[in-house]
Amino acid sequence: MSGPTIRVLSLLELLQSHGRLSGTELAARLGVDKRTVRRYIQALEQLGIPVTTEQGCDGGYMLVAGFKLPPMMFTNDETLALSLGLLAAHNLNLADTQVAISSVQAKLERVMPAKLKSRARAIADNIKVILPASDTETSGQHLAPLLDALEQQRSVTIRYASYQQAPVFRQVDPYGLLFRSGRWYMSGYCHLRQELRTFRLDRLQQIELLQQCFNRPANFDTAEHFTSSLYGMPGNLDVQVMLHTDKHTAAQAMGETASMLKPQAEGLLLSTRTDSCYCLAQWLSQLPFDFSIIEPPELKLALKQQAERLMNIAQR
Amino acid sequence: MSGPTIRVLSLLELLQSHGRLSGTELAARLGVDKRTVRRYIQALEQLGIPVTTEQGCDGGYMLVAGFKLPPMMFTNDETLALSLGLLAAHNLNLADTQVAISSVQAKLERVMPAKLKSRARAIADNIKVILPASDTETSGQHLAPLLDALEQQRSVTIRYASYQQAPVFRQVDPYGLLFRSGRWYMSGYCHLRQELRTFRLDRLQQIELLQQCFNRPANFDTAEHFTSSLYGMPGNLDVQVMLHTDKHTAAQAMGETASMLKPQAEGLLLSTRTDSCYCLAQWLSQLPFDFSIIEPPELKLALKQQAERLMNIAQR
DNA sequence: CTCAAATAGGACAGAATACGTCCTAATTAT
DNA sequence: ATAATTAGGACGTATTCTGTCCTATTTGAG
Repeated sequence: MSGPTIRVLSLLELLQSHGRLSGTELAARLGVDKRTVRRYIQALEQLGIPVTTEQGCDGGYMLVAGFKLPPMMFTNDETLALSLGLLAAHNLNLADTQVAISSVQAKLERVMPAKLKSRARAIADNIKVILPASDTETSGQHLAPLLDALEQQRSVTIRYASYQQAPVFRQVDPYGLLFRSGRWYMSGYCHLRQELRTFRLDRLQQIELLQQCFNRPANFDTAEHFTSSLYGMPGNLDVQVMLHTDKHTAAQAMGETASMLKPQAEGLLLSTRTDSCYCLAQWLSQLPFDFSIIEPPELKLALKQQAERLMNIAQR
Repeated sequence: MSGPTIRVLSLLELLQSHGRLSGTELAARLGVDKRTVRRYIQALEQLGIPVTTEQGCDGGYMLVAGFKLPPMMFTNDETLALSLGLLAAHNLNLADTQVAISSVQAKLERVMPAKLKSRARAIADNIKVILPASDTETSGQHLAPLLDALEQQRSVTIRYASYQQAPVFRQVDPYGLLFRSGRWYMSGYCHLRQELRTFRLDRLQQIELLQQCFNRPANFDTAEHFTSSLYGMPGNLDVQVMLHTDKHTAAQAMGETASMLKPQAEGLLLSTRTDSCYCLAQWLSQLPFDFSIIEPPELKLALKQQAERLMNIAQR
């Protein structure tokens, strides 16, 4: 037994590895007649692995999606990439996926050839991916409805508690999810506030998928919105600070905040709002380049106070 | 055709999903006689998928590692976890694995059932994993020898350029790799300096695997060493700063750096070394709590200069 | 339009395979 | 010792597999 079984699986592997192959090529590789290749194609279909074909010149066979994922054949390099990916995914700390991750790891661990396992073991034991630690695991019951909502572009009702505020029900059109600095966030259109908002998933106390659909804006960029909503958050005072440096230096000192700087003749303009000039002054004082405060005067005062504080410390 | 093929693949799937199953159980699930199950076990062996068995009471069959990875059957949940993992791995920006990641993604994309693909598409399109951006891709030619060295505990010779210094050859026993804040690092024992050191992979200009072996210290923790080596790095000057705050507040302002603070009667002692009082003064000036500089006097001067700089800006 | 190169699938004969049954043998744990 | 498991050869019967042969259809290039 097993001659045909081996050859059918070999066919599957060939088609997985190549976008498309001709019947002649497949017959040569499998050591059978083209008529048999056609039978094997039928066999794959019977296995629930549909194959699409093109007739005529440059015709050939290609795998297409079926109702079920077929057996997957991975090369060693691909398997190691998967190992690394699972290692990284584990750090994302999503409750839903941790079980699945362990399951995949167990499956792979069980059957890996010794050499590959040794390498994968070296990856798992000796490579660490440090992501900012998440205090709390992002609760598993939120992700599935969120993914549904994202996929189907349907609104959700959430019970959400902003920082130091009582929980409020809101209707939101979720546009995207984001993992950043150890936390998961959802960006979307908030019907309560009538504008784009970003929500921390660990503050989500309840979520319910609605029937109502929405249209996500074309080319909505979750990370971009997140950055601007975080640093463009409403505050009492408009702030304008001119940084006398170049974009590269700014990025090194400020990380992603630099993405919101606007190039001007005199340098890079930081335009934002703040509730606390004191906090902003502190943040500004660590910048390793010159800057000028354009607005507001309160910020100049705060920076002066900061300078005085530091002077006192230096003279102790 | 395909009856046996289907059943052999079903057997493989069953064994992948369960640690072990008896022949009786397998026969029932496959709808065949136990004698046939034994033939299918042989078929798997002929496919290069070895199976180990236990005779006697509670006997059964188990998959073991062969010379080649067998066809893998993943559930939908597992596939989505893999998708998320690949998304995260992509952000790690290792040149070697990017090709393999794309390859795996293409393979999965090609055959995923529509529902699963839609969900995976939603993940890829709407979930962003923001890791600190890496300026430069970590060069591909370093990883393979490094993984070899880690796996086989063999020394390497590296040509390495510390910050603003000429490249130097060093012999290193690599203990681990670390991805943190957008960069890849290697921790290991440096024979040139006769102590543990941490190296940035993007500053690695050359690497060569040696025949010489080493013994990695038991329970070596890459991340732990990294943290202490980064903040305990040798410098010209001993630094002691007393922070007049509590541990929790310190952690909020300083992140992981807080782990190296020592509690004292007057507050928390930061004890480190630095080459640049100017940089440290800048860093200190953002702290939102009071502190006192104990050592060195140069740091007090630097802080004074920082205060003067800020005062100038505030008075413009 | 013709031709070449591809896919498609039915039919046939002969070879090969698959299966359950029956049997003997060996290994474990109770 | 017994029960419950794995092991594998042999047999007869039914089924499957294969290459060959053939006709049919689809593409792209000249």
